[in-house]
Formats: sequence, C-alpha cells, structure tokens
Amino acid sequence: MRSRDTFTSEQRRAQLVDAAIAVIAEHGYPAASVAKIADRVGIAKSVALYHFRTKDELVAAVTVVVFAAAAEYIVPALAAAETAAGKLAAYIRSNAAFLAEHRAETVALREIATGYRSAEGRRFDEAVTEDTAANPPEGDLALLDPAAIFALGIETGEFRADLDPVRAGSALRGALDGAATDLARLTAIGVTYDPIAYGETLVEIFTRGVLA
Amino acid sequence: MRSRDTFTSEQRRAQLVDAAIAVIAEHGYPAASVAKIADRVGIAKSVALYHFRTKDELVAAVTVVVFAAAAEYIVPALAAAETAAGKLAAYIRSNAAFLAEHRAETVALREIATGYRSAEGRRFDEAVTEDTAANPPEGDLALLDPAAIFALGIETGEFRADLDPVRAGSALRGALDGAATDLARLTAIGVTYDPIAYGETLVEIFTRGVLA
Amino acid sequence: MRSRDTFTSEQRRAQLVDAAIAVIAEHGYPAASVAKIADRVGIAKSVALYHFRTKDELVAAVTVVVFAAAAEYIVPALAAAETAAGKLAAYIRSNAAFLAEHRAETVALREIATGYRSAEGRRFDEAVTEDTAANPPEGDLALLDPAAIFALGIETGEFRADLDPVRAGSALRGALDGAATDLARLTAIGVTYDPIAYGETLVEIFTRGVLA
Amino acid sequence: MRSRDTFTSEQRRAQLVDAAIAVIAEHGYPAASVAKIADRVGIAKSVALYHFRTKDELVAAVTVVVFAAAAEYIVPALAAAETAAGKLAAYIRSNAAFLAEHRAETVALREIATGYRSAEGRRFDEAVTEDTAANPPEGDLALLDPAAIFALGIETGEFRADLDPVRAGSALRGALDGAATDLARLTAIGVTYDPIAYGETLVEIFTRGVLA
DNA sequence: GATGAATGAGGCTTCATTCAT
DNA sequence: AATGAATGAAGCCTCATTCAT
Repeated sequence: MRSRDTFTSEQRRAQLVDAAIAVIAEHGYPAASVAKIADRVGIAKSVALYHFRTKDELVAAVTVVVFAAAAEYIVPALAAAETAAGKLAAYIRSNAAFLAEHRAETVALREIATGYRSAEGRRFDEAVTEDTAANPPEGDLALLDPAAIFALGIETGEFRADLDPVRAGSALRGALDGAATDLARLTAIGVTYDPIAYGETLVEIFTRGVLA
Repeated sequence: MRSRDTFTSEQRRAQLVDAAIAVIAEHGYPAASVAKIADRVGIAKSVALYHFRTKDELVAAVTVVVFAAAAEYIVPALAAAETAAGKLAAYIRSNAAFLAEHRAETVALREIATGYRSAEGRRFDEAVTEDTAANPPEGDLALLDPAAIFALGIETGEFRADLDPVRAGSALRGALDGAATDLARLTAIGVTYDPIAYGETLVEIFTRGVLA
Repeated sequence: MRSRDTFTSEQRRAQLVDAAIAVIAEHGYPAASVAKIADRVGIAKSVALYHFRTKDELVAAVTVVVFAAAAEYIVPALAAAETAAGKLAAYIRSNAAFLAEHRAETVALREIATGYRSAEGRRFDEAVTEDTAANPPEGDLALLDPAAIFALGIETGEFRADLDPVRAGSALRGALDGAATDLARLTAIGVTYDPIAYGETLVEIFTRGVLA
Repeated sequence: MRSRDTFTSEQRRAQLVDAAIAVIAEHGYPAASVAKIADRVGIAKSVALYHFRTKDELVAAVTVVVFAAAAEYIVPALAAAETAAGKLAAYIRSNAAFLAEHRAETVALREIATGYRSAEGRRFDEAVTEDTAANPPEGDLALLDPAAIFALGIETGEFRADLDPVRAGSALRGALDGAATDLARLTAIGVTYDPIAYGETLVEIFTRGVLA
C-alpha cells in the first residue's frame, strides 16, 4: 500500500540510485552492500530497504535509470543518421559520448552486467537476453542492438554481404564494453582516459572493416 | 614447515586449481567459496587453505595457470606468422581456439578479471596493469598485448600510419573478451556458441580495419 | 488528543481487530506483523499503531472480542441448563458450536494463547491466570471455567465425589483446545473438520467419565 | 563433506539440542533465536550453524531427540499391557511420567508443535500429519497414536461400539497436551504442578468414558 | 485522524580465516 | 599433510515503534 510517488520518496529513491551507482562503480558489484550505499546517502540501512523492498529492486532501478540515460544519447543520434554507415558511426560516437559524460553510470552498469547474480544464480545478462527474446524492441530502439545496424547495412548494400551481422555486433559491443572496463581500470590507477578518441578509433576500424 | 614442492602437494594444488576453475566458471567469482571448491575436490575447506594460504593465492594460481595455457596457444602461433597482418590473424585465431577448447578456463578467467577485488578493493586488472608496467614482457611474450602487434604493423607499413595502436589493441581485446562473456551467457541459457566462427569475423573486420 | 470513542475510530478499531483475526489465523501469530494486518484493512501501518498504541494492545483487543463472542454462546447455554450434567453438556456443545461458526476467531485465539509473549517474555495465559486470580468472575461467568462445573456436580452429588474438579477442568479445556488445533491443522491441509461431532464425542466421554 | 560423527561434534550437537530445549521451553519457539541458544552453550552463533546447517535442522534434531525419549517411556508401557483398557491407562500414565520427568523437553516439543512454521508458512503438525499419512508406523509404534488404542478396544469389545476412535484419540491427545501447557504456565508463575495426579484423573475419566 | 518516512534492534546465514591436534 | 572446530565480520531482510506533517 505504499504510494511511492511522493516528492520526498522520489527524492530519496533518486539519491539511493545515485549512491548505488557511485558505490558500485567504486567498489564493484559484489562489494556494493546496501549498508555502504545507505551510508553514502547518510541514512540507515533499513531506510534503503524501505524505499526499495530488496537489494535487487534497487539494482534494477539503477539499470533502468542508466539504460534510459544512455538511450537518450544513442536513440536521437541513430535517428539523425541516414545511412547505415552513418548510423554505425553515430552509435559508436554516442556510446563514447555517454561514457565520457557518465563515467560512473557506465562503469556501474558494466559491473552489474558482469557481476550480478540472482538468488538462484542467474546472470544479469541471461535475464536480459531472455527478456529481449520475449519482447523484441521496435523502431529505433531495435537499433540499440548493433547487430541490427550491421544487418541494415548489409540490406542496403553498404556493408559486405558476407558479413555476419550478429558476430559483428558482438565485436562492436565487446569493444565498447572494453572501454568501460578500461575506464574503470585506468581511472583507479590514476591514468586519464579519453573515450571520445577511443570512439574515433572504433569508427575507423569498424567502418573500414565492414564496408562493401 | 610446509614444503610446497612435494609431489602430493603439487598434485593437490593442481586439483584445487582445476576445481576452482570449474566452480568459478559455473557459479561466478563471488559465489565461488573456498568451501565449494574444496568440496569439489573432496577435501576439507581447511586443506585448501593449507595449500594456498589465502583465497587470493588460489585465485592467483588460477590466473597463472590459465594465462600459461593460453600463452601456449598464442605464442607459437604468433611466432609462426611473419607479417604483422599474419600475426594479427594468428593472435585472433589462437585466442579463439583457446576459448573453444578451454571454455571453463576462459569463463573463469573472465569472471575473475571482472569480479575479483583484493581486500583493499583493488581490481584484478589494476594489479595486472601495474605488474606489467613494472616488469614489461620481452620477446614474443610482448606480443601478447595486441597493441604491440598493431605497433609492429604500423612500423612495417602494413597498417595505417594514423592508427592508434593502443586503442586498436583495446578494441581487439574488448572484442575478444566479449566472446568469453557471450560464451558464458549463451552456455548458461543452453545456446551453443561457435568461437572459431567469431574469430573469423574478427579477423576480417580487424584486418580490413587497420590495413594501410 | 486522541479521542477513542468517535464513530470512525471505533469502526477502524473493529476493522483492525477483524483483520488481525484473519491474518493471525492464516499466518500464525509470529508472522502476523502489524504491516500485514494494516495492509488487509488497506491503511498504513502507522495508522494501525495510531489506533492501538502498540501491537500488544491490538492483540489484547482481539482476545477481548473473541472471548466476548464466545461468552455469548456459552453463558446463555449454561444458564439454560439446570443440572450439572446438563451444564457440562451445554458447555461442551456451545464451545463446539462457537468453534464451528467462528473458525478464524478460534484459531486466532489459539495462536495467540500459544504464541504470544509479552516484551518481558510472559506467556499470554500467565497473564490471564493472574488476572483471573486477581478478579475472579462471578455468577454465570464463573462457570466459564469448566472446573466450576465439575465442582458444582460434585456438590450436587451428580458427579463422583472422588473427582478432582480442577484436573477434570483442565482435561476438558485441553480436549476443547485440541479441537482448535486440529481445526487449524486439518484446514491447512485441506481436510474438513466437524466440530459438532467432536463435541458429541466429548459429551459422551466426559459425562460417563464423571458421573457418580 | 562434513563428517558429523566425531566425538566432539556429537557432544556439541547434544549440547546445542539441550540448550535449544531449555531456551525454547523458557522463551517460546518464536523467541528462541540461534543466538540465544548458542549463548547458552557459551559458543558463537556461527558455531551453532556450523553443527546444524540451519535453524530448522537444529529444531528437527530437538524433535527427534524428544520423540525418541518419549517413545522409550510409552512403547514399553504399551507393550506390557495386555487389554485395551490396560494399554489406555499405560499410555496415559507413561505420557504423564515422561512429562513429570522431562518437563523442559515436553514444553519445548509443545512450543515447537504449536509455534513452528516453515519458511513457506507450513505448520509443524501439518508436516507431521502428512508424513504419517505417507509412512504409517507399524507394530507397537502405531499405538503412539491414541486413536489406535481406542480402535483396538472397540474391536475387542472392551470399549463402546459407538465410540469414534479418532475423535476420542483427539480428545485424549488434547487433554494430554493441555498438561504440557498447564505445566509451562504454572511453572512460569511459580505454582507447582503434579503431572502424575493429572494422569490418574485422565485414566479415571477416559476409562469410564469409553468402556462398553 | 491519518500517514509517509525513518530508525535500530534483532533474525538467519555465508564466508575466509585460524588453530590445535 | 590433513582436518574438524571455532570465530567474527558482514550480508540481506523484517519488524515494532516514533515523529513531523
């Protein structure tokens, strides 16, 4: 019966999501305890579990927030580009831009994606994979999966016909995810990291690599 | 008075490393407790910590073993290739072959790379990065870092002069690491995964992407 | 400034008592949290504790309500019977009838009698025993303790002189309470239970068992 | 891989069972936390959960121990009696004797029987009822259910043909369980309680109540 | 009257590690 | 070389209760 749409409540929830992002990015998912997250907000552990019934719920909120924020970068960029090659470059650059401007969010999402396990031991990405299979995204959202961009380019003849779009998509996602990992690693040891430049390198490699 | 070079001792250590690989690959790093690993060998938890003073030591041994096994695939392949392009293809294919033939090892290493934190909170790859900086590998071993292959190709003029070898190296490592992640994810939900075919896709994309 | 005699207030209190009965009967006393009870009424947990300053107070209200309801069955029945044997049968049958027609109430009361402990660890029945000792009931109410019925029968010569009325009373209360336990247990596993028939069995056994 | 049959281990387990009995009898099942039980033994909470993987396992051990102890009183007594009436009296007296000599055990078992709920909310006696239905006891053990004694007496013609053995059994069990409740209640408020005398009262009432 | 928010105590469980044997 | 026992820190979660609005 808790109505969670009060102003205060929304505020607390947002604070908690922010704190969770920071703590996860800093300590990694397994070490990101509810206690640490609540501490960072300056509230009791039990308050966190008052606003999110369970740790999993808080983590889910984090992913929703970060996904939505990322989509705001990527979807318009994709829509603005007309050719498949243009969309490919836009996809890479918007991902890089998001990473550059939302470092903690990206790292946190990466930590969750690789570190989360449900109580029964299921991986985070297993759930996502199955969800996506059950409810395939439509329209521009579908292009959030890079495989769709490669498939489009093959269809329009821009990209090599012998290209495997799914594998190429994995390669690109891997390269992009690697950026988040590099960012976390290098930041931790005090080295600065330039996601934009990395994005340009990817644009060059992947564009040349797939053009017909 | 622990002599670590006895036959049985070495044997036990090897058993434990194998068990650790299996358990980590199956349950993920955070859920891979010493108890579960010891159980799999059929010995008491305390015995595991007798042979490896600490869980971290066991994990370190796992990474050494897996790295060494991977090097046995990659180093000879690199040595056999003469051109930079050849070495690039060899690097990718030998990585893919290792992954195809040592799935548990690969997944376990990925889990560790991704989930491990030292007691002080340092990431696994932070340690590796610093170690590497302190003791740079020499000879063929140096090529285990793909950046070196790209640098070589630029030097020989095979690859584009404007290519950033370090960033290209990150892209390739990311794409390769993504394969391990995909393997873990897809295996978990019962989908078969073909690392060799993925490797060929990477060879095509990266070769075209970097050639002069 | 809490006025506890307003109409709405009385109404809320009654709703809460009803909800408490239902929740306790269904989930057992220890699992019957204030939150669950308030939820069932559709109000906030804090509202429940506004009307009953403490959970103990709510529970006390439940027992009062159920006792009163039971007394409405039992007292008139006792009054209508003239002999001790008649009162004994009336006592058993009215208890059984109450149980048959107020299953949730009976089960809830039993759960409380059995599971409740005050903050200091005192049992529910300890409090009742001491209360009764301090304020002994008078008139027909006194007969709510079956020992009084047996004592009466011994006095009138209907029952065996060597009968111990207190112990016989305990036996009868035990047999009757057992019905509530059986009811809860059997209902939970989907078996129907016939309190009336059980009552008749008790009438037969106890009547023959105590007659002079 | 824990072999739990060491001497020390058996000893600790026995200590823990004893402590659990004492704590449950004193504080009631819901308030009997693992911490309190471990405290009473003078060991860390985690040690208790080392010897019994879970609180439920400890509670199960308690019931097994108490049931076994009770059976040692009851089974031989039943076997020694030849007539149904004799067995009835023996059943009651041996129950009373056990209660008299093992007060804490009896109270604890009663607390568990009425207060235990599984994680899914199942009552203790639901489980027992279903277990018994699945694996009905044989031989003298079958007589541990008083309904069997009444059925026997009806068969031999000692008891009234119109008696319902199951309901009579419930009545007797209820009366006997009531003794445990009374014992707990009266002991708590400092009144002494004589189970043997109570048993005699029950013998008189139930024997007269069921004889043909 | 009503309620959302906050709290701290306590509950069960898991885990890496130590130690005596 | 092996191990059973013990431990304490930490983790997630539930709950009755308080308080300002």
